[in-house]
Amino acid sequence: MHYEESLRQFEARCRELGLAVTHQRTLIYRELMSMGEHPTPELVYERVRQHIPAISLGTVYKNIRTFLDAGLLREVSFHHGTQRLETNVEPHHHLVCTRCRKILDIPESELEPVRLKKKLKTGFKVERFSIELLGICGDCAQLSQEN
Amino acid sequence: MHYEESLRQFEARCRELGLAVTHQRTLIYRELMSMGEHPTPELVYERVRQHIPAISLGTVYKNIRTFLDAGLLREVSFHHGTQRLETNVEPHHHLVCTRCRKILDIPESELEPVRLKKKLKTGFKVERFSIELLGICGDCAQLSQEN
DNA sequence: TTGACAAATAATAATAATTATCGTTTAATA
DNA sequence: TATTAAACGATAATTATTATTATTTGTCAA
Repeated sequence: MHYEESLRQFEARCRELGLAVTHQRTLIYRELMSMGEHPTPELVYERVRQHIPAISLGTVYKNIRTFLDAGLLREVSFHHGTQRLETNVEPHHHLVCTRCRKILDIPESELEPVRLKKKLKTGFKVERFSIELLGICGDCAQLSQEN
Repeated sequence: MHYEESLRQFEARCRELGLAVTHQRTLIYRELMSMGEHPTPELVYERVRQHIPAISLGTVYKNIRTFLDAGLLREVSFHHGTQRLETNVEPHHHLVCTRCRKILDIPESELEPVRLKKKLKTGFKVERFSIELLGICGDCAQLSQEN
């Protein structure tokens, strides 16, 4: 997709969402999309600063949040912000409630084994799999029905 | 396993590791093991404080780190501490290097589909799967061979 | 048992990541 | 082009975590 085209799409999406198309916002989005390496907000800030030296880190954080809320962007993991500890030493995976952040264990044996269709060509040595089943837990589902 | 027995095992493990068996350390471990809900350090602190009101939050953090380093404990996720952003909207999963924290995308199509063997009995509504292949990336593997 | 010494602790300061506040500027639209 | 709500920059505040340091406590050997 051409740059011009994706820019127009971005502007259209902003209008749908009632977001002003500012110079800063546009550049944050453009840099984000050009990075691809699962960057941190700090890294995005550094990249955008090359084009707008006076931009504030807060603006980068705020726009990232806006994009996340709008679904233009995702976080790699739900478990960022605070450490969660694991005491279960049995092989298992996790059910993760995206609403209340509850984490429930599910024994490995309840899932069909994960398998690669072919060898990776990246030289990456896989040591273990970690599977998360993301969704809404029973408690949260009930709560939202009641209201 | 009885409490007395697991306590003795804990003490033995500490001696193997050269760790002093202190009142605080023992209680932090005991509470951790009794919680099971993937607690945060703060929550562990609150629980331990019921038994040792004067304990310091720093002591809880430091012991958790010690347990993690010793392999007595695990973190639920590698992605804690700082936000990582995702711009790839195609269905995919992740290769996560546990050494350098690099995250690489792997198309969903390269993995056999994840499937539950039977329905969950927890009332949990699964919306999507997130699979992480944890291991060592090519760059890191090469670096450790060179030295 | 006791005494010496390393390790652990409590108190507290420092740091890192992120969010909130607020006065000023800018984009949307009438 | 004037009005107004939204966004911005500067900065303070907050949250999670780590570092520092003086004091206390296990460990181990005599």
